[in-house]
Amino acid sequence: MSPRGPKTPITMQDLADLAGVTRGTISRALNDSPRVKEKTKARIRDLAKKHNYRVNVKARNFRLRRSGVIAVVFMLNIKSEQHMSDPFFLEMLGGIADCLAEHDLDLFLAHAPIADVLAHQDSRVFQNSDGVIFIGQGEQHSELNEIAMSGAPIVVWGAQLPDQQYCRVGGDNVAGGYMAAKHLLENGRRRIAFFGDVNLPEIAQRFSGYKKALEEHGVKFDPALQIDVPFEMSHARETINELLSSDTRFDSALCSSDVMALSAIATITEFGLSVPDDIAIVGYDDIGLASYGSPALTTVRQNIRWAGRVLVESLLSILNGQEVADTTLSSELVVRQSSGVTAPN
Amino acid sequence: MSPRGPKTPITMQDLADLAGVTRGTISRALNDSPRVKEKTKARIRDLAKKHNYRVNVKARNFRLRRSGVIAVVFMLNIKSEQHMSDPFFLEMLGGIADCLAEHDLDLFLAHAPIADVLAHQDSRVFQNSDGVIFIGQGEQHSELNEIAMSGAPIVVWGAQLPDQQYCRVGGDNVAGGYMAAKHLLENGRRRIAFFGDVNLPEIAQRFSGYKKALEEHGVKFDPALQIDVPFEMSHARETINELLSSDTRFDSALCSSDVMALSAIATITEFGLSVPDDIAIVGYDDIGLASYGSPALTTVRQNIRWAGRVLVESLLSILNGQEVADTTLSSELVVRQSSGVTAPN
DNA sequence: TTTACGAATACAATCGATTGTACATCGTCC
DNA sequence: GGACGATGTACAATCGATTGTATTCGTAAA
Repeated sequence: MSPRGPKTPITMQDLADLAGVTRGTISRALNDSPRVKEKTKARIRDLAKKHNYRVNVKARNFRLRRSGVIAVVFMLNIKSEQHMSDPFFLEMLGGIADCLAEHDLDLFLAHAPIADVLAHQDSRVFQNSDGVIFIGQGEQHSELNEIAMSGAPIVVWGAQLPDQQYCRVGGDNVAGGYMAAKHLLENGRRRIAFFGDVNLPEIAQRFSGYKKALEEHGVKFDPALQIDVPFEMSHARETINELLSSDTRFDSALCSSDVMALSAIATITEFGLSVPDDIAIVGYDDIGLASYGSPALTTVRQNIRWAGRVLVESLLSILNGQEVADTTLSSELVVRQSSGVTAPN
Repeated sequence: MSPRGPKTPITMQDLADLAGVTRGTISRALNDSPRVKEKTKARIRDLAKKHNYRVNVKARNFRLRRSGVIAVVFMLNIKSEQHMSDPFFLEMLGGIADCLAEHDLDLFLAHAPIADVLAHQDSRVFQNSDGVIFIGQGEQHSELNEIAMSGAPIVVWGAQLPDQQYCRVGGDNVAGGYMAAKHLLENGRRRIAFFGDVNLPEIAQRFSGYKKALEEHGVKFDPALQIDVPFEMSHARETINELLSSDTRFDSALCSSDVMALSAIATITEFGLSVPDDIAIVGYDDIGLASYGSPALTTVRQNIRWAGRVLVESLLSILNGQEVADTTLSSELVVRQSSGVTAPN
């Protein structure tokens, strides 16, 4: 009803006319350039506020040849719907989004198939953004190397790999796998399954930590206990069901994510076994559901939100032309009571 | 190593020079204008492909005075971290993102406090986007009305409310609440708690459906059974714990989301009661965890991904200058076996 | 009073595309 | 052979800001 909402927003030229100066001076004043007298600046700022002036972001970005957007690409080897439903993703995204907002940057969520993204670097992902954050390396280590060497500003969440040409941020996967396995071993477990796809670099490192713990405790590793359990819930349940129905016996399992751990608990329970009495489960990530779920989950905590911040800050440094070192964030084991591991029956 | 990655991408003028025509012709040719001869178009297209030309999106958007971005704002009355962790959010976001991608639009995720977003419509959210999708109405119905009347293109996921001036898409909350309550009643439950904040429009409608079912079954509504359980997990558990420790007795509960239902199950189980024997739980939304969790959750399904698509399509129609009607998506009750409601002990 | 100099501002090119209008070319008809 | 439509291109303004360079102004020194 009320005649609010001017359809055509006020432009910098309008403001210049109002102030009796030129666009250039307005621009400098609003950007706090030393070339404009303080008094003039103040006058212009007031006028801008009074007329509710906002710079046209599209015009500015065009002029500055930037987009003000950072793209985030998720790189698991499964379809995008499936990652998206993992709370790990969300928490990481939250950390990234918060940090980007503080720097006045927008977030572009890429949901195209990974292959497409990497195939032509001229895709929307690169065209539309000032930089790209990759979550996970998938099996695309060499492609990421190529992209980085082509000069595109990127950072990658993942494992430290040989010949790595890009800036990486990641958790301490070897230590994580080690801690988790050690915890189970110290509670008397001996047949510890490892649930996860060791073709993924991060998982492979956890796997090596797991084997190291076994070795230290004089437990021989049984290859039958390493199972390529997919991240996605329904597929995970199928795979675990098959395992339960097979000849392979195990008294505990180290899962590659909390969601996988929750699937495992559900599957095992439905199978008629008890968690943790018959089979103890340890997760990875420490997502919110892990602590509030039933039973609460023992898991390896990665500070995911903080990781998101580190990714952003690293990328911004790169955009600033600085050399940026890799970062490895430490992990810790979170032992929760109600799924506390007890000696097997 | 290899000399890949031209630092300065080819511009339309370059292409024009190469083709021996002017920018204008190139532009028209690539946009398939009838004003350019087919043969010329083909030649230009080939040349563009050969030189790997891409239009500069920033320049085009600037010229067309659009951003190519749709903003999504979440509107619950709790801090953003907390919504973000609800899988309901993610699935909706997934649907929206997929649909936007099909229309070659980007997604901007607003995570600023709601009050800020609404207070000055000149915020980033409105400045940077061609349209805004609000998820939930919170208690801001009138603010949303104002925004819509100011001419800003918006769509809102939520309940149908009186005097509504904006385009709305939502589930059938009255029917949802009704179905859920009826299900419990038909399974012999009589003391059915309602967990949710009835100040939120959607919840209020479910609540009215719930009361309608009670009435039809001749069960008197006890106000003590309506509890303002927050959406966020840890707070939900506190609230439910208090209820369990109080004098109020109940044999079942209708929750406002699946996450809340999962919290309830965990809390009740830890309290020493059995779900569903002592207390039956019904959720809302049918998120992925609901079906794969343990125990599987009986819940009211909203087709969230599809809802996301409808929101986007509606917004695009509005941007196209069309009048768009409200949409109410039907809900259905999903009864799952392992939490199947049985007669109380 | 003139000169010189520094501070403050005006001027104008520029970013890369879109699009209305003007011009050129060609075949056709009288 | 010249006028006349069509058709296909070229020309140039435009979107809204940033920024290097030129210009003006005021003031202090000569």
